[in-house]
Amino acid sequence: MGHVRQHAVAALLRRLRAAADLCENDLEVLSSAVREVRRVRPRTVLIEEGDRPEHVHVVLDGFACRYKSLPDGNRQILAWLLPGEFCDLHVAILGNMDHTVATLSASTIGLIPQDQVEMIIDTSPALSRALWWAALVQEAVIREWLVGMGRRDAESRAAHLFCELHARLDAIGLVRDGAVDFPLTQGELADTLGLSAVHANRVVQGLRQQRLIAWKDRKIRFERLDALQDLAQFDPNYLHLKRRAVAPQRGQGQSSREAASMVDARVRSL
Amino acid sequence: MGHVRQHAVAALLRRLRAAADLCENDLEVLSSAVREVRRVRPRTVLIEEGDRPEHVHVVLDGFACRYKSLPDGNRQILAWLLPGEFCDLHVAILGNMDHTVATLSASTIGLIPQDQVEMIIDTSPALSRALWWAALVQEAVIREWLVGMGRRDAESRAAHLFCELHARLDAIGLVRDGAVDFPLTQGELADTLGLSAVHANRVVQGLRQQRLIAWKDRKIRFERLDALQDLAQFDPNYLHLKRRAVAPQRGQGQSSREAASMVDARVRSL
DNA sequence: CGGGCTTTTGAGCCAAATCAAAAATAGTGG
DNA sequence: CCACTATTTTTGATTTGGCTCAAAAGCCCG
Repeated sequence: MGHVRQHAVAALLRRLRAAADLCENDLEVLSSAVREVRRVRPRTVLIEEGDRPEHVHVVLDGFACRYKSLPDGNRQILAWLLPGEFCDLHVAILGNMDHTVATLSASTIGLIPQDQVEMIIDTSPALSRALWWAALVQEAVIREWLVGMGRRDAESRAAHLFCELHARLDAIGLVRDGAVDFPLTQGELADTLGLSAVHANRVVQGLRQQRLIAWKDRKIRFERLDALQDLAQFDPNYLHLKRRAVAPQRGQGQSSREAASMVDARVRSL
Repeated sequence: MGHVRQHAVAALLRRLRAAADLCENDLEVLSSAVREVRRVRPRTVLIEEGDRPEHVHVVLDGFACRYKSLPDGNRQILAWLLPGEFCDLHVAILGNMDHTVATLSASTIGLIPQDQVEMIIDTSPALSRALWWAALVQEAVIREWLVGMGRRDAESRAAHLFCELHARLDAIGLVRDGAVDFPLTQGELADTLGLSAVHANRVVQGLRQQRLIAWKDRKIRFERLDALQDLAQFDPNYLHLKRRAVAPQRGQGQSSREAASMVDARVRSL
């Protein structure tokens, strides 16, 4: 059972290791704080507005999101939650949720009991710091989204979002041959960008015609990342990716797989 | 000297007391962590993108804001920082600033050395929790702003922002006779709402004509708060104001002044 | 009293929304 | 595996909220 969990938890460890210096013991503590791992189908609500869940959810595999729905039926997606990201670390402090968290794709979700989080905070300064870091990066991302909503037009906002997606997935070794999994519909992309589904479609077509992205079969390939970053005026500084999570690529497209199994091996060896 | 500082620091204490149960000792610790109090002129940059300041800034009086500027000269304001709010609690963890903080009005800014913050985190669980709370509320506010940018039109976005302003200032006793100080220009309001200055002006005029707000002499009076909240579909839940900071009003418009001096007296008596 | 901000007004334009419907895909049950 | 639905994606036509440009009017302060 430990074996399975450790494999599932690899994304989380990889992400936090990229943020802070964590020792073997920290990794083991974190890993064993994940008391349950759940397979969840796509488009499933994990935590709803007003809830006060008794454990913290962390995405181990797949895509989830935060969103708020308005009375008129519109909704706004507030964050994409990628592998290794916490869904509701804040509930412990704030009391109740002010928004909803749901999966976008089929996902693996880890559950960390509230008391384990408090234990971590009380006993491991390095891990607490890593959790803080994770929360603050999410805040930085949402600030950048706000800039985009307020001051970028639809095309450069979309381009910027795709650049961000690439950077965030690259940092956890989930870019393979310049392509990433992208399980969202255009409607969901529109809810993220604050656009209508129709206009989101036209924007995506524009990016495709400029050969900046190729989106097919729930995968996005970044054909000319530099040109896309140019269009978006993308500066990754706000992501606070202190260093790459995986070793620099030697071979072709296999290195992140190697790095992942390296982490696994390290955990297993404890 | 202690006397002056304690008076200046009242807003901070009031705000955090509203969030968490803090004992007399916590209040004194926090109060004395503010090692320096500075008077700052309006429109002064406090911390710039890329900085790694050695102390944490807290607004004690006046209005400040976070913003990012784009290459095209446009800027987006990301947060209003009201009395009692921290400007850069996150820098300690994230390393460097990814945006700028500047005053909007003439302000009083408190400086808390980095090591004092760390001392607080290490020694007072109640105060740490209060700091966490403060950071997370700022995050909740920015999420709500994102919803507005993505899914509300200019008028209801503006109405919502004014409702929020009222609620946040009311929680720290800064609403007097249904009116609040509002030192921003319409241009700055536009940068907050993601509008052009011209359109922000038209929106404000609309709210005035509906007699929802009266804005004159750097003050906003909320004539029909309920109607404004209606228009904005305002639900204050996201502000996580656990309870009111000041006692319920008995007299007329004097209670917040009373409450403020009460806090001062309490601190002084230590 | 004059020079710089703000605020206000008007006119024209453009990005993105809405409405409507067809075409393409993905599921689902038999 | 196929037929039948439901969902997504795409296209076209039209409308609109908010922008830009331009200029006047009001303020603030030295």
